[in-house]
Amino acid sequence: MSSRPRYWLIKSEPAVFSWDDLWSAPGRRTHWDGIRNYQARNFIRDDVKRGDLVLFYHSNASPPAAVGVAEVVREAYPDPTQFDPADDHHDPGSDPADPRWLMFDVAARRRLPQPVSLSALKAEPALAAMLVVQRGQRLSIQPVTPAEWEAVLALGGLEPAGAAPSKKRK
DNA sequence: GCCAACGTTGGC
DNA sequence: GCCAACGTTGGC
Repeated sequence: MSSRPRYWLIKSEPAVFSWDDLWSAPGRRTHWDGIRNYQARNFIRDDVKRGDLVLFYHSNASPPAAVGVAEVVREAYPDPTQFDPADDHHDPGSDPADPRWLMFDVAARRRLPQPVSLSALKAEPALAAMLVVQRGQRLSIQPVTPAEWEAVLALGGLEPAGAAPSKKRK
């Protein structure tokens, strides 16, 4: 039993689907589909729950950066692209009666007033163990600890919900 | 564009 | 079950 909400980081290539794309989508909402990695699938299947909060991270970007906060608004359900032969993510080995790949829905909540670049994440001692800063870490959805969550939001200029406003300014 | 790191595939 | 080959990810 773990406390809620949990925190996550999801990666998206802005050339494919950016924070602005999410922000301008109906309901500021999207299906987070196309995941074809078992470890990521298992997180989605077992651990991602409605109300969990998500850092939206731009990978393959200049610079790569955490850019916004989103919320899980629908839990795991089958990703239809696996059954579409015309789709890049088609998986002919997946059984429609027991779909191999899942997706979930997220909705944008807050843009980070200041995007937190990967180099800024790496420069923050409190984030030394954060998965996204580890070399060779390719998981497209990663768990984030509450302490990491607060540190990233602080770097991004957002106060964590419920926290007293900070007076520190630079 | 380069290439290191990683996950998957498939021959054996 | 091993492991080399291959495709992908993603920082730089």
